[in-house]
Amino acid sequence: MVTEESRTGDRYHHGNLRAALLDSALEVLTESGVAGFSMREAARRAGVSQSAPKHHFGDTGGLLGALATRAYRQLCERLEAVELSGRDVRERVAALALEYVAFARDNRALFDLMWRMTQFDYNDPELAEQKHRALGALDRVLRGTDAAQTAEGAALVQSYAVWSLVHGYTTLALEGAIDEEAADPLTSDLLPAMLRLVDVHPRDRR
Amino acid sequence: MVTEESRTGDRYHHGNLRAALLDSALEVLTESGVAGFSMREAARRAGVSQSAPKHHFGDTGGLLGALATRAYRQLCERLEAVELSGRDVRERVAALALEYVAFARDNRALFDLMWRMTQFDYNDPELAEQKHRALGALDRVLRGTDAAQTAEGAALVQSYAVWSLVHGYTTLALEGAIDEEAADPLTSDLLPAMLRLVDVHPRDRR
DNA sequence: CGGATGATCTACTCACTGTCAAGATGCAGG
DNA sequence: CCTGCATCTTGACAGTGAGTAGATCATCCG
Repeated sequence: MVTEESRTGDRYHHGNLRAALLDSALEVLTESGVAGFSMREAARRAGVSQSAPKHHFGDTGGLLGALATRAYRQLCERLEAVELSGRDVRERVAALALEYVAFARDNRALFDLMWRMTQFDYNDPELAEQKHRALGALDRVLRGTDAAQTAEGAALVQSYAVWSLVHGYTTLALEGAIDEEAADPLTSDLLPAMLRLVDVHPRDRR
Repeated sequence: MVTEESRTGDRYHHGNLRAALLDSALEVLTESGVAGFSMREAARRAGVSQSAPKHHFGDTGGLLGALATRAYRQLCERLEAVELSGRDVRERVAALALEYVAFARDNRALFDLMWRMTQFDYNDPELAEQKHRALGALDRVLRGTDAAQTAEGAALVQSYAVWSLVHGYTTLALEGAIDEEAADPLTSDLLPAMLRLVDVHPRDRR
């Protein structure tokens, strides 16, 4: 899980503290969740003093913000990787949706954090950019096949609709609000079934 | 905002502490959000010692859980109040959706809390029941007009789809992820437009 | 080569939090 | 009256985020 092991002997200067802190922070976040997160604990696991993170991240919000930004980037990459799978628009949208849910399931605490950054007064322009980028893949898929046939505004509404549905399902499922197959939202056919109800490209309707 | 003013003189026994604590806790939660919530502060505002809440709520999770349960009840009542408005299914669903968003906007911190209770190890059966009840109104509306024509499973999928979409839109909008009319999601036509994309009752399609 | 500068990290402190144990208070029923 | 019990207070402890001052070290410049 650790991207680049710290490999610091016992030198005074860690050398790679920022990356090491991000790793240990992710570990703590995964174990204890957003509510139970502790910056001191993250520092402790990185083998460094309690106030070492300050220089790199400022405060807790800064550390979690950096973590969230990295997570957004990973999510975007995963979405863009499956963007071209499937034969038609519906299959591609479904693939994106399942990848979205899979990411959330594999990184629960991280996914929680990503949509809670306003609580930490952290507004990094890059985080906002990545958040926006997340919609990009979906947007491209929806416009892809029948770009000429779909009006600009309509495509945006479609994107937001699909995103809202998938995001809502994901959060509700992870919270345990949807009892069907709560164990693993991926194996359930619920999400594809819901997506079939959405008019993804009216012009191409069979 | 206070539902039943405490009206305690300076007696040793407050007399109505549970209700007073719920009120002051709601106040603190509204001001500081879930992350910045403090049980001590809530007790302070109720004019009572720091460990007085313990006897009534146990720990912080218990206090927030009681608050969330009350909030779920209020949400359900608001939803059930508009359940019968509108002429057809589409209008009723839209009314429910707007009421859902309105509740979230009017009670931001509370709405945040409602979907974060798993973080506090609080699993009250009544909370789960109210959470389930929230889907009831929507379910009734969807089955209402053409109950005979809609299969059991299909109706459930419709309910979850609408709920997921509305819930997703609400959380995304409150988080600032949807930039359209972010100021007030209610005045935007985005939500109704998205709902129009959902096949709410296929048999009745015009 | 050596000293100075700035980045990085530590040690210490402070106010605050949640939670617990022990005791004070007062209501209600015997 | 007085006794049991729910209620509330006091005091304490460990843990947290955050700030300040100082230690350590790499690097650059003379």
